[in-house]
Amino acid sequence: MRQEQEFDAAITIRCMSCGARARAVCSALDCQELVRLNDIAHTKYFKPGACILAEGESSSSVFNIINGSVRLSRLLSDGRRVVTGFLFPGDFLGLTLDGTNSITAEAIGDVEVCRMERKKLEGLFVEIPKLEHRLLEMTVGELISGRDHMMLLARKTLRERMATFLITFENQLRESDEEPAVIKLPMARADIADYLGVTVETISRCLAAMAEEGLIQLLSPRRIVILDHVQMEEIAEGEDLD
Amino acid sequence: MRQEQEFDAAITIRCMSCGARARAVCSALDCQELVRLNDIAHTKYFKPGACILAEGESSSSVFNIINGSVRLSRLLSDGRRVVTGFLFPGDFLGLTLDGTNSITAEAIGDVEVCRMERKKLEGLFVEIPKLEHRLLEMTVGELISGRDHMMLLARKTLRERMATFLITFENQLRESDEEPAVIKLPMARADIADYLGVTVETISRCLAAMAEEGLIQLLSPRRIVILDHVQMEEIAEGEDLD
DNA sequence: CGGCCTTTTGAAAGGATTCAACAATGGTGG
DNA sequence: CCACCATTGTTGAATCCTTTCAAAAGGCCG
Repeated sequence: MRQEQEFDAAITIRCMSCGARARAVCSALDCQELVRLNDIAHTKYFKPGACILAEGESSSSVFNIINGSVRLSRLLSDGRRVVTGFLFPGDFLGLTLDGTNSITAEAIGDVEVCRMERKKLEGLFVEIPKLEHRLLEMTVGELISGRDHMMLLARKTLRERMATFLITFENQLRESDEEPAVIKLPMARADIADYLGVTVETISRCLAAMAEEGLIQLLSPRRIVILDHVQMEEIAEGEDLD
Repeated sequence: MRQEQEFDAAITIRCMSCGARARAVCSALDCQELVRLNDIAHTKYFKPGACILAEGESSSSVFNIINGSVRLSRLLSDGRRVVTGFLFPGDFLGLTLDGTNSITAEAIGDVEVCRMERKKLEGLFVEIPKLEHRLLEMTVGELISGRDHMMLLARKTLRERMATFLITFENQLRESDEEPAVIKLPMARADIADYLGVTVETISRCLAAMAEEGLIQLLSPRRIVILDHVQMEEIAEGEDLD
């Protein structure tokens, strides 16, 4: 009895110190529920470039991202790729309609996840309805941001896409809390290109032009500083007065 | 008591004769649960072009589409529009994160819906967990088809987009069950253009070219027949050998 | 330090857009 | 019931922007 209490406490503490919890599916849970979720979860690590889920294959696992960035992508038969989004700590991964992954998820850099059996998680829904509530909420959120991205792909100009990307990920990819905020991109130009629906060369040229104009500063290919936030936001929203 | 039974039976029959039920959120429910759902639902009609939900406004209603087609769209400040999708009988509409509509939903042609108070529906989740299960399932489905559409917008060529559109909606928009299947488009060229991320002129030119090649037949601007399904599917998937 | 991969830059080509005009459609009222 | 009008759809020509292909520069790891 005494032993079990200590054990529970230990598990709880593990979640308590989890930096992703505030944003994650578990944010809605109290201590006791957290312990139940812990029973079915364990930590797992992925190396840079590792495949977490492969499009078309079946998987019985679902994941909470604890640390690192994940790239979601889909391929056309001839190799054309779209990056539909990126996942960061707190994001959930792995819901399917029929057990078959609808998308490929790969680690960018080192990734730490909290892995669970999908069946076991679904089993907990009966006991902890909050869990399914929260998951529906998160899925609706993904759906909405997906629509934002459709607007970007269907109607925004190159500059608008780039500005939207930089602003959207600025806080997420910030190196430290100090100003000026350096955006540390974990992903390659090719990932940004496939995310914004253009080519790498176009990305490169656009960033060069923005740097030329003094809108941004390119410390290195993957370290960018936004110099003029106001104008950058105007560009992102298509309100640029040029 | 006797009266109440008859009343319940009448309500159940209303659902029983609903053509949308098989695909809708209510597909998972048994007779008794259907009656409970009926308690909070009522039929409503929208005229062509009528706004069902407006982006940015708040709404306490959610809807099941019973008949007709609905256009989901989003605007940029300067009027650029993206149509993120179309809803057909059985589809659900109205989930939000904070009560504010993330998207505009408008009737294309006459639309019949089954309207509910969001709060009341959420209230039923406790009593009928299947309902929330099904709603999560439908939302995941929307998320996945949204990613398909991102691939289309980001990477597919004009012809591929058009072919994908025609094939995807062929069964949905078919005039009768007979062959050859005539696709009766409820939406205007502008809607298709904003859905495929191109201009109306481009849509018009692409359809004309496809008709020229014998891929399709244009009976009238809104009535199309696919003549070569095999090639059309190849084009849609980017496997065209040309 | 060398080699490989990523990123950048350049020049030419291609495809969708833009702007303009015309044709067709379908709903309305005389 | 038909003619008219406003809306919707089509066609043409020039322009613009991104892509494509090619090559050089830069960065990173062994």
